[in-house]
Amino acid sequence: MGGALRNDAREARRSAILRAAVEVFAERGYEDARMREVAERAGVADGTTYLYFQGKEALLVAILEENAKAFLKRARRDAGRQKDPGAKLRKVIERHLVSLESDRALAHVFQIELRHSRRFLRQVARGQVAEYLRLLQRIIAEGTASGLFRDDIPADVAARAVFGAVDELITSWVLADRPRSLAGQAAPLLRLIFGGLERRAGGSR
Amino acid sequence: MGGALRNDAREARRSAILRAAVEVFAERGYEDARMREVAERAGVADGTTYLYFQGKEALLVAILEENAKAFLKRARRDAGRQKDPGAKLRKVIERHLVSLESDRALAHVFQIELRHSRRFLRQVARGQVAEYLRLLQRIIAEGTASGLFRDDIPADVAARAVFGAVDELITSWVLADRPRSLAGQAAPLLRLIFGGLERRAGGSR
Amino acid sequence: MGGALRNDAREARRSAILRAAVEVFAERGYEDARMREVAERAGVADGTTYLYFQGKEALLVAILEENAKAFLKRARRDAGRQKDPGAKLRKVIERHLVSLESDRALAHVFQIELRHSRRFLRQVARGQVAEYLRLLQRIIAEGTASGLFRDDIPADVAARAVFGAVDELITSWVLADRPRSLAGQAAPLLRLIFGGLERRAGGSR
Amino acid sequence: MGGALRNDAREARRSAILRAAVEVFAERGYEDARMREVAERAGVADGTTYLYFQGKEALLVAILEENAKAFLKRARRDAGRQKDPGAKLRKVIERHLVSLESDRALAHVFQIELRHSRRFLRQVARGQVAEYLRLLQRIIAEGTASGLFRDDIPADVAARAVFGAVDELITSWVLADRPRSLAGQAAPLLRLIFGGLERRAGGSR
DNA sequence: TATGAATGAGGTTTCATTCAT
DNA sequence: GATGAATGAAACCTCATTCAT
Repeated sequence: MGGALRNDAREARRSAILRAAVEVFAERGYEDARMREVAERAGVADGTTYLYFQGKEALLVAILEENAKAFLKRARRDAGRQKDPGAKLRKVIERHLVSLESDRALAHVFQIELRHSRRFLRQVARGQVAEYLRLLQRIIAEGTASGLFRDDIPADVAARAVFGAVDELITSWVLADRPRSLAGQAAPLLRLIFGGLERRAGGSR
Repeated sequence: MGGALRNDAREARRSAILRAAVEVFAERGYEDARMREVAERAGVADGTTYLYFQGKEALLVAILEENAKAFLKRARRDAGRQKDPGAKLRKVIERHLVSLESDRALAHVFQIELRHSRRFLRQVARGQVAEYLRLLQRIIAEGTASGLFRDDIPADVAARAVFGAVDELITSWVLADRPRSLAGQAAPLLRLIFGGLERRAGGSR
Repeated sequence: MGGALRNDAREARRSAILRAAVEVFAERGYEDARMREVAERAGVADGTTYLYFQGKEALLVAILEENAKAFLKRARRDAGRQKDPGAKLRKVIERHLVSLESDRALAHVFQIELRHSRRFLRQVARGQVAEYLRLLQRIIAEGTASGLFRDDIPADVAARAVFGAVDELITSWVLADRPRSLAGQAAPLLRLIFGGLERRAGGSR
Repeated sequence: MGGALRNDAREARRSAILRAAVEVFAERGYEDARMREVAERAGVADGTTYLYFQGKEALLVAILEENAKAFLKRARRDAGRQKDPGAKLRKVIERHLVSLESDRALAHVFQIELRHSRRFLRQVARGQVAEYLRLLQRIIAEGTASGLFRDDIPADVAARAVFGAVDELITSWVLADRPRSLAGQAAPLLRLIFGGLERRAGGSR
């Protein structure tokens, strides 16, 4: 029947609401965002939002889940296409920077609104971050095992440090009035990270 | 004379309110924190809080300002006592880790509650962070100038990456159910950072 | 011909909705009853309910009207079959008790949900009650005229008192966790009512 | 200190809110009553209501509890002053009628709004009714024991029937456009009730 | 005729802040 | 200066009802 069409329409509407939420959350901040404005911008009635999402916080969760999952998928695929752990790490970090640079409103939400409360951070956001950290950690451990990376830095510490470095660059970019290209900062950032991780040529202290 | 005593009492009361705020913000989160609970815990009436601070957000600002300033002062003094830019950087990072590890409630507030909204982040919190970033950047630039650090990583990028790495370790520690000692993670973190910053012995790309 | 069949189907559907409403109103209470649940339980779509009834309150009205009318019809027929006003009154009261005891969900709705608001009570419910009160009053007046009942109690007061007594027994039964048979309480109730109404053998004060 | 005065002011304000609630509930019905109107009529701000009562339903509970308790107290005292069970019963019923006739808005709330939902009825209202029923039952049992009342009507059935009769007269009065004096209906009602309860002079079935 | 997705009005309650005492 | 009772703005969400298909 018209099921497929209906589903298309349904999916389109869902996307419209989600996109509207990203924009309103980015513009006003989560707390100051009004569900009415999300609905208006999505072109639906107030109540319609609640046919697609449980409530305001569920919108935030959905923004996180769907984008984080898509990112992780792409990052894993990128990494999977490389043999060398170094290349894998490079690709993942570049993907991270590029993904968020391509959608500033979404980056806003990811870097700031998704961290608005401890409860939310612990229950929701960190679940996706943990997943990402595990990916980084696995790649780094692989690099250490292959002799590429030094072995005196535990992979979990390294993974968090790498994530933190990338994350902070993105947050700066999000908060800046006149942001400098993120991709443009990838090269020095990668030099720093790889310099820190790679084994010294002549051996180090 | 009575003025001095009065001032002492006043100062003590102010401190009690501020400390109560740190604890309540850490326990409940900024949004869920109730001014009444802050007042109760400080042992004053609801209205008294407003004789010492403009309002709820002013408490958050005061927590930030006073602790950040004290930290920056100590960090600058620490750095000033060292000649070597490497030693300076090391001291500052260690001070950063130790300062927050010694007060978990305060660390909660610094890592999470102070970032609850874009407006607050831009108007307030980043002011102190910017100051800190400038300190890091100066030390790194000094290291580069002295030939200790490589010159193909702009000091501002390096400073943000270093800050992000440290910051993320602290956030993980704050959010962990069973946190591992922060100080214990300092050594590998410093190896990573210094590895990334220092010029290669034999020279590399 | 097909019309008759169609009408049968239509009538069946109408009944299903009405019955579903009785059950849902009894289980959840009128205010907490959801039209969706009524529709679900009747096996129709949300909107279909509105093809058979004007709305939620119209369902309540229909439950009242149809059952009250059927009850009144039976009560009048019962009474009509008796010559003696005493026997008439007895039959009507027994019919009242038995009718509601045979359908607890309906009794719930009659004793409680139909009285949920003054507006409803005045505009709707009392219309049927008034009818019933008139029947009681007529029988009692007849009893008084025939010398069976005492003449110092106005028939309208007596009718309301009798109705109230029966009504309260039913309400107690509806609200009780472990209700005792209503029919079983008919005998003492009737003794009380007839004792109150009947002329004293030797004349009283 | 000013504690007594403060308490007086507090009590006055509490009463004002409660009285406003009685009136608004009576005029609009519980569901259609707006807390704003209650506050306005009490001459306080919206939020003040919540300093004195937990919420809207708590107002209804308070109206019930306070008035029912006062009534029960008076009814028990009235009964206690009489020796004869018949006189006791008469006093209690008269008190019941008079109490509500003296405050029509309160009677509205008692006869209608307090019965608006099964949940409320079971959890709250019936608690007070049960108490009242027990009082009636005790008096009737006493009358039976003393040989005044017939022994073939269980006291609990009699108590409910009596309550129901009185209750229905009051409800009719509350709903009537041009109500006839309740006190004026007391005499025939009492004749009916006592006729029903009292032992027959010459003995009957 | 039946469907069920969409509509949108509407109100209780919380809590930061004020201010009379 | 300290108190704490009073203030009142403000928004999420539900659900009866509608109407395009």
